[in-house]
Amino acid sequence: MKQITKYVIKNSLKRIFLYRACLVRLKLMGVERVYSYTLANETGVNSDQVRKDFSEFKITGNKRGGYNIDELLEKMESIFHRNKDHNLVLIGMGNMGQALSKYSRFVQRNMNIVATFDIDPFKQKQRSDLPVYSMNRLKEIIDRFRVKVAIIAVPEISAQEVADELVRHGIKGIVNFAPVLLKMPPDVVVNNVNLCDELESVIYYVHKLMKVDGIKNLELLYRDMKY
Amino acid sequence: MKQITKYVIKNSLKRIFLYRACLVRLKLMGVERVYSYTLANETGVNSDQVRKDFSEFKITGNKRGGYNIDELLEKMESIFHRNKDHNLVLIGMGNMGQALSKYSRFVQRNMNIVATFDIDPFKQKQRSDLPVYSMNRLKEIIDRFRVKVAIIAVPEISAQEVADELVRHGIKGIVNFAPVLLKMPPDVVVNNVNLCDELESVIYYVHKLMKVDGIKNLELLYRDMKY
DNA sequence: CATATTTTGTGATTTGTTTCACATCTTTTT
DNA sequence: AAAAAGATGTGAAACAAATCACAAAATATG
Repeated sequence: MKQITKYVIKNSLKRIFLYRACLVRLKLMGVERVYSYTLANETGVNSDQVRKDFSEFKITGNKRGGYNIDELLEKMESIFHRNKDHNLVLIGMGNMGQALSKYSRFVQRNMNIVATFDIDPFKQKQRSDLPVYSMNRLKEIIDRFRVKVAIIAVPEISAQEVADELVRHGIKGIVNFAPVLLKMPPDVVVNNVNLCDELESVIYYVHKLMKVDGIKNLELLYRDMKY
Repeated sequence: MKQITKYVIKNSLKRIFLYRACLVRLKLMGVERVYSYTLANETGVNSDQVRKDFSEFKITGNKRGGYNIDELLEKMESIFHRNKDHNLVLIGMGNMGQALSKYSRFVQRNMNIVATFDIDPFKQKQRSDLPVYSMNRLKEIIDRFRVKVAIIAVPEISAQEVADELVRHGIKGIVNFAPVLLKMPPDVVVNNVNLCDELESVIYYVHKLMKVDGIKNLELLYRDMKY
């Protein structure tokens, strides 16, 4: 049974990403131990929330002693399964696909695009650090590298078809850059990334901010923006 | 006064984007009138929520008659200021920057990147449909095209510096692809797009789904994912 | 070693969001 | 023209998330 797979990253999870980014930076600066209020200051959330979030993800510290950065980071890595390697496939080698295929941060975070795919044979010949295969080799690669997660960067017209094929071959998670809501079985996770929407929402809030008069309304707006 | 500018798109706003995408599709299919449950089915939210969201954004329909697609779309366009053109600048012509500069959907939605910038003179000479300027022409372009919103696609090391300069020249909204939390004055809107986080969160939920046994836990998980 | 201080972790409270339920208006049917 | 049916719009209720507040633990101090 297929259904619309619209999935939103929980805010608490987003904040965990935030905390981690700060921890990495602090560690580089030589800091060894942090307190909930350290992270609060660095990330703009309040310290109660930091602790509540940690509690949700079963992260504990030392009463009075705060948190040891290394332990925290290790805990977070295990939460996100970063201790393991993750093989990915990328479908669609247009603009966005090519940029993603060269995006070095994925590798730094143990996420490896093992192969890319495109229907256009010309793109398959193009110079690229990664192999560009035609779609008929999809199953072979997914099986060989035990791929569970795919990135879709194809035109919207073919996104659903591609997604269906991926799922048939065992893919369980999709980051979808095509502006379509995919209809998927309920055991497949889909995260839609829509760049236009990201931009438009900024434009929306900028207009709202410019129209605001008086400090009280400004505070209301910040609340609205979940500042 | 600068502060961490961490900003989250409200879920109701995200759903409005969703509704709009559906409406556009339905219109192409020749549909003229929709009901709250039509949109509900198409987007996977429930019909009460559709109506509540519309109410939040002051969108009204006809009792019994549902909503006229053209009117709805027009209303939404005015909410997002799509009736006007929006000039953007893009800073950083690395992988991601180059992909974004060619991203045709921005133009389709009345968002025009009028110029791109990079510190590397080589990239400035590279073949591109858009001019690639060095940073010292930033002010001139921002003024000439009345640019209010910028896209940052520079390495994380220089993101804060670039953002500061943008704000000095009057930029009020930023879509930031660099994995850094920018410290900005409170009247500047920042939307951080972090591709690694998007991928990792999918990996996180995929692992969670695979570990789930029994239908009850599955439902709990869906709730957790705000399915 | 007792007391003071600091910070965590978590129930209790408040605030925000989603769902429910129904009055209201509009159209269709008889 | 009255009754029935269908959809909206919105208070009320239920649920979820964020903040408050404080007991408990760990460390520091005298």
